[in-house]
Amino acid sequence: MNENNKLASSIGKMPTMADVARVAGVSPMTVSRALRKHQFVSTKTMERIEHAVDQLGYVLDKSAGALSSRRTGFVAALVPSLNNSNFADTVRGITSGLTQSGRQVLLGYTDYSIENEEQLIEGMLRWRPEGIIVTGGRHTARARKLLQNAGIPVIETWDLPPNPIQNVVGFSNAEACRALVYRLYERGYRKIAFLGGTTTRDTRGADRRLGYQRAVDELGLPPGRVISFGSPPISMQQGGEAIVLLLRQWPDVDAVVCVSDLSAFGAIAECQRRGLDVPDRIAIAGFGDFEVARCSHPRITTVAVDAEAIGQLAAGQLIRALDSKDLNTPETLVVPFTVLERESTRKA
Amino acid sequence: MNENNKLASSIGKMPTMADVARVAGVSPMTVSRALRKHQFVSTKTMERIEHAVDQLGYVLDKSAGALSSRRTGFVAALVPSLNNSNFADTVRGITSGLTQSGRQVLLGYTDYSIENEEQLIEGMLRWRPEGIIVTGGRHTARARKLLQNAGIPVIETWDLPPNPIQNVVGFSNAEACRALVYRLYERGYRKIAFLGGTTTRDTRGADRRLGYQRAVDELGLPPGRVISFGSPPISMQQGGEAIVLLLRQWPDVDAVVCVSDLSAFGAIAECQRRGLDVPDRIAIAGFGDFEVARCSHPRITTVAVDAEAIGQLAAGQLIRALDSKDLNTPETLVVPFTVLERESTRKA
DNA sequence: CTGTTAGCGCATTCAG
DNA sequence: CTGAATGCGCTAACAG
Repeated sequence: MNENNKLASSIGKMPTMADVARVAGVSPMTVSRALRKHQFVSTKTMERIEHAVDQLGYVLDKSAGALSSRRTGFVAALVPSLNNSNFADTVRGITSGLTQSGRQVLLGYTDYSIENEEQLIEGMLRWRPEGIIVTGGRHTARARKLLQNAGIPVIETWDLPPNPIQNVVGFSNAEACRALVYRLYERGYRKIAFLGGTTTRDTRGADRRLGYQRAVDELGLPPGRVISFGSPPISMQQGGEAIVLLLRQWPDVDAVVCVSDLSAFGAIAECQRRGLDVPDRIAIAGFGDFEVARCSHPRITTVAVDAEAIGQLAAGQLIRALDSKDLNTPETLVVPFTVLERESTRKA
Repeated sequence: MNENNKLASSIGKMPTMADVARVAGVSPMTVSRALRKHQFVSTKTMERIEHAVDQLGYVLDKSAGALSSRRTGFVAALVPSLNNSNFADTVRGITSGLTQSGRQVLLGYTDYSIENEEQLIEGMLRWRPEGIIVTGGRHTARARKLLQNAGIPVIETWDLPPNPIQNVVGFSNAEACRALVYRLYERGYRKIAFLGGTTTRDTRGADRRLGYQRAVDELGLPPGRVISFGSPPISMQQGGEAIVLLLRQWPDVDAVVCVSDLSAFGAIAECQRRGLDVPDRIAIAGFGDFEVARCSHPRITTVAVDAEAIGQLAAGQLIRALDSKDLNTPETLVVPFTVLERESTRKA
């Protein structure tokens, strides 16, 4: 009998809990309990079950368990990209927090498109996640509706949406960038430009530009010095190309705020190639506190946000919402940002 | 009756296919067929079903479908990290190839630990993926066993394992690094050092070191100039710290091969900070063709591998294996690498 | 083109 | 501490 089972499993059909139960001489229910370690099973039967599991090479089928218990253990997480971005850190924060609570993260990246996001949300909802974490506060109308109707905790991150769906873990990109411009102003810079992408696909980038413009207005600085170059998120390479255009258009610029550290780095390297000293000829700042900003020469002035903490906080919020089963008291967590002055804007 | 359903669903229970069927006045099976678009359903009933779906806000439950059809549509993919690494590109290649075929990628990162990998493999197997893509050829004994017994296509990437489990998409990191050292030799460098991490956790890094050592032996160069610094993968920052130790220990070194572009970049920036010209005083090369290597000043000599292509090829291989249901003819795909000489090793 | 029957593999619920 | 009955929501297989 046991022989039969072992044979069957080696032929291609995976063994089931019933197979384990038969080999161990107990009921399937006891196996289920033993494997989940929730309920109590005597040490003796436990051992026999473990032995049977080893013998058969049994692996629990969560998808069946999910159907039965109506708890998939999935959490969906959507980020714009994984490449060279702070979002990879956020994902790490999310997964570390969530896997500890025994949940699986279903990861998707939108490539900075809310249309893609809508598709992904719909696709993930089919797997009945217990919660969903998205990036940003801008979504298609249908995506919003899907999220609202899903009946699960929703967390928007990396932004402070004017109209949150439920929970939020973020900060104001506009405020952060505004603070950076103010700091440059304090250091004596007066002809400050902004370098970013061409569209508002990257809503955080767009918000940063808004913050720049607000600061320039408030401070009475010459406005309109905005270079839009390339489809966001703009790369190091594009940062290098854009700074050339910028200097051609406004040769008197004394400081540039870039939409991210990557474009800032590209801009600095291009300046160095052309013999323009940074920061003596021109100061350049970025955003995000990427590693390259900490290690490059000169080190790059930037705005630091703890991307991993955003993920951890989101995970924590989600777990709490799941435990309390209370979707009625959404909370907004504002994470701090810090302007880090470094060598790339050190006035002589 | 319909009213009842709508009410029930708004109370918290999600509508099921049976609800849709009732509202549309058809059988659940017809709804199932309509929603999958596989089989034929008359335009008329199709419309009624679509209407019912909208009305109820119904979302297909794939986890139930998976159990019934015994096809989850999941593919598991494990990478060492997502942060600042080529693996994010590989993941993009994998997902783009796989989502087109209607499959979901379950992503996991091992943090360069084969023990973590084992845990992740076991965890993912519980979701009954239809295939699994792993990074590298080194696994724990139990992990190997799990993979072999899973009865699904297995693909190892980024390496050429001496003992492949099944399919492989990779290249020889040792050969690639060896080729780089040879190129430096051709350019006249004779005192060539290697800069990498302290352990063999990062097996690809360890292989690169092997390739370096082989080349040095073959060329009769002074051997043993290896700096091991920090737990792999070593960062930009660690690259900067390591180059200081290296120059202290072997001041006559004329070229350094770094285990990755990140550490190479950190090393270069540190040299610049200390007034040591790169490449005139010392040449520095990296590995991986990261964007920073293409944009920095000087641009960094490196070995390029198409990380995204690795992912796409792995996805393609997986889909083919799934379609042919033939796990008996594993294939190894060797992807090319290219040594890219750039400014950081340009001899005066 | 559509419906009926049966069951995927497990966990919940209630009994012992 | 253990077992039996029941059903999660869907789809395969067959029948109309």
